[in-house]
Amino acid sequence: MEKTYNPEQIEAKYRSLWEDRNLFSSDSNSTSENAYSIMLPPPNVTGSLHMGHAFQHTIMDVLTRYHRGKGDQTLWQPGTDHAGIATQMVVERQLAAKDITRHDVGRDAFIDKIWEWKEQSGGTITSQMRRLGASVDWERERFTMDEGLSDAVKKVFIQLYKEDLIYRGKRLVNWDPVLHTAVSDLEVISTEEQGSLWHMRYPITESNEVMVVATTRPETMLGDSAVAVHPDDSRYTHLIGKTIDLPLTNRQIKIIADDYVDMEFGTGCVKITPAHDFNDYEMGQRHDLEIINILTDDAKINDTVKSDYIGMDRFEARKQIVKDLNEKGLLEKIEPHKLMVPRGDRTNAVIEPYMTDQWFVKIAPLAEPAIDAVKNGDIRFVPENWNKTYFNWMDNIQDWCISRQIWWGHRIPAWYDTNGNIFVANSLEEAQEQAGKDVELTQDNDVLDTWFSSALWPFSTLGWPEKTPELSRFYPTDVLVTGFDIIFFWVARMIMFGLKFAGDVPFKDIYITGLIRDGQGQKMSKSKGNVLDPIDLIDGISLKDLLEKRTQGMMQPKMAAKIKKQTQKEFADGIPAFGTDALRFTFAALASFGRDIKFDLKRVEGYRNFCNKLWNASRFVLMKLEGETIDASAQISTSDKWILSRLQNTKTKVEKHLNDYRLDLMSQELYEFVWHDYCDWYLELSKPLLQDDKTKAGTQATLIKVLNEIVTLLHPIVPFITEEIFEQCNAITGNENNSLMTQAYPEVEKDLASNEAEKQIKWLQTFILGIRQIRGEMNISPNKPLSCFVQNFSDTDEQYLSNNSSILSALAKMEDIAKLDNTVEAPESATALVGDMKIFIPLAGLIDKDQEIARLNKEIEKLDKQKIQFEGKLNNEKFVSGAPEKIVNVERERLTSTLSAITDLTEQLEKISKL
RNA sequence: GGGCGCUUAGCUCAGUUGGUAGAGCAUCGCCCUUACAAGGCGAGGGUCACAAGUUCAAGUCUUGUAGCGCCCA
Repeated sequence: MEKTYNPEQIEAKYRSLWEDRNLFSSDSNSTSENAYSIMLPPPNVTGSLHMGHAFQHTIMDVLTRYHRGKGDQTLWQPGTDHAGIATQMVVERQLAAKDITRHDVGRDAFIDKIWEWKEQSGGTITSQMRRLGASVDWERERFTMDEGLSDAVKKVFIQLYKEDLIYRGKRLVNWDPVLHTAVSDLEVISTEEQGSLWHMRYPITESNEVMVVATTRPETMLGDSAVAVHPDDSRYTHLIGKTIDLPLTNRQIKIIADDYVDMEFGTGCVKITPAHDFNDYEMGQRHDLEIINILTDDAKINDTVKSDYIGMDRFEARKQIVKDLNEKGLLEKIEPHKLMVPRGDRTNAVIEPYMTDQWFVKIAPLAEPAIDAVKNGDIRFVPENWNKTYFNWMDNIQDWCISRQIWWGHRIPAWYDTNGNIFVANSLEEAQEQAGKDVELTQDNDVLDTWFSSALWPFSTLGWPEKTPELSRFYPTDVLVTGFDIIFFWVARMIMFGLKFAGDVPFKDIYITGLIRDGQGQKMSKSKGNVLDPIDLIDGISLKDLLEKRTQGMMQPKMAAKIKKQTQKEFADGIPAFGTDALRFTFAALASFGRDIKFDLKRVEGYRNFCNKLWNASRFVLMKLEGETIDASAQISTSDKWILSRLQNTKTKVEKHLNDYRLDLMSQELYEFVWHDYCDWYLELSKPLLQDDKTKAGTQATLIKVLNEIVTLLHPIVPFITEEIFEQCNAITGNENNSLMTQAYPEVEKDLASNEAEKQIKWLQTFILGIRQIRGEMNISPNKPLSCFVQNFSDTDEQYLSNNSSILSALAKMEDIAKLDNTVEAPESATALVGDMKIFIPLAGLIDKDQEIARLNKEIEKLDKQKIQFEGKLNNEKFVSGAPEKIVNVERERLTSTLSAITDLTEQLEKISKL
């Protein structure tokens, strides 16, 4: 074995080997009784994996590899989605660099260009996934625009349309004026921004009175249909029913009363613009107000209303309107005002509520069974409290606008004749049949929201609507691993469509992971320049390259400077190469519930060290076994029994934690076992045992057995290093199995649990720790051999002493252990206790008397504190009578042993002090 | 305004039917002992945000308060 752990080399080797041997295939274990499947939430095909992906992929891979090891037929379904808007934007930007638009190119040619781009960039994600060791079934990789998946989309659309669950209508939608498309509520991010509240004077018709109306968007006044006040607002009661001469237009609008109006806000008068505000739209419906659209697709003022502002951009018009009002004396005041501004999550453009023809899914009938599925436990959120978020949204769910005015995506399978009649069909031919031979048809220009196809992912990837064997074998899937941010976007919609079309829930568990944040707890984002590329943690990156990566393509130079400074501070020396396994272990270790994760490089470093530890422990084992024949049936020592017993305990816990999705506890359990039980104790114990012919064979067998199980247990988390160690072990053991990936996950062997061995080794550890503590505190070199006396020993103590003399001499560097009769006075010594047995290490020039006094005092003080605690409880009549007897007895035992320790140490203290 | 969550060692976090508060990192000693200095051995460090309640017993359950965060309106 190589002297140092070199992740780069190992990873490269197995990445190709696993795939060459087709070990990720969902065909393996096909005769198994159980199937296990996970759908990868398809990432954006032209994107790249961020830390959140890497985190979730690690979790899914651990689950997948574990179930594969358990013998289940296991499918982890990979693929990507076409990310309509995002992808189209990328290609449009490429065109823009050449000063052309998609309209110059034309629809078909433009789509060809996107496919080209997809082919070129789509490999990023898959290669990143390979670097991470994701054991997805690559042969089954799917893309939402694949033929089969597109057919599924059409079929679903047509059926929903036939059932009146899809309709087309003119509605107010969120309009992105840069993209010229509707976007869903979820694609609009509202954040608080500093704006103004303009107070405008609206003159009452044929009166000297004015109403002062406050607004954050004065330009929308051109489309006002009314002014509303609260019916109980005595200031305005007399005006209700009168009209206003709407300034800058030649229109008169009504003054109406509606209790939606907040009397406290602004002046208590609200201008109502039904075509440009969702609340106003509602009110418009209630009061039958005119809907006046004043904007064009790119948010310029249109010519519906005769004004001087036609053709102006909305914000330019705003300025001009304010100016003009002011000149007419119609501007009361301008107040600074914080308001929620809706912006498109892709373009960051201010979104306009805008009247357009769109396609909608009538959601209520679909939502109901989806709510029930969670209520009745067919689907379980993990952690459970996310179901509240789910219910909250589902209970208030709105119809889903599924049409997008872009070109990249599934084109809506609807055709129109010249009279506007709609024919929804699988193809033009079918539509033509519906419409009649000679009717001229044109297809709807819009495409479907990407999430429409993503919602079918769990079954469309398995071949639905065909009744494929995969569908019956793997659907419903076992668990969905994803972030809370797409519960609404995607999770809920998959449940609705899964129930409706595949006849069952799409998954049984939904594991909602935390969000990966940066070291300061900030959300990672490109614009903040604090993103980490998982690959950079694997391969390492210099500060220079990291700076370049983080600032490249920045819109604002100011931000770039800030990002530079921050990055230089946080990663002064760049990022060292930690390797995939270390990164994966870190993700697993951080995967606890209900909490976001502040990503700390120090943790990765720690787990890299763990890999190194494992590597070196393996080296030790292999060195000790080289050229030897392993006798698996050799008699084993107490130390062997002990580590095997600990191993069973570990396996039991690992199994439990994994089934609870507690990967953090699982990895912690394994970390502790490997480092502290196996390396710190067992490997050390094995050193003297290997020297002795009586114990050598058993120790060798146990060393390799435990190591083999360790790598198998760890394999789902750290597949590369364990595979390499496994292969090296095979050379020794002659195991024919050539990949750890096909090795069965270790089962608990109950008969290997041994209380007696655990008790004896505990005794041994207490003995050794006592000696080490004295050495440590007295500054006695660990190399210096010591002699000691023992006194007040039991038969068991005697037996343990004789069993373990060679171990004690090796691990505690004890030269001689002499038994001292209770009646004999020990020489002046440092003292340690093993239960009732006393260990004396004669001072004899080695040990400083004052130091030992101080040490004993400290120890006694500690015990005294405990004594007070235990006594307090036991002196409490209510405790003794109220608490279960078992608990009371535990306290009694604790008190007894504490008291006896205090007595022993105090006695020793007095003796030493007298000298 | 409605909902959800968080507050435990200097830092990052565990703490599973309530029963002596834990880990990693950092810190301080001592060790280059042939598996590992990416290491070994030892040590120090916490009125579990605050207050009240339930209980023999509260980090854990209930209520309230404060601070922080997220989601929805």
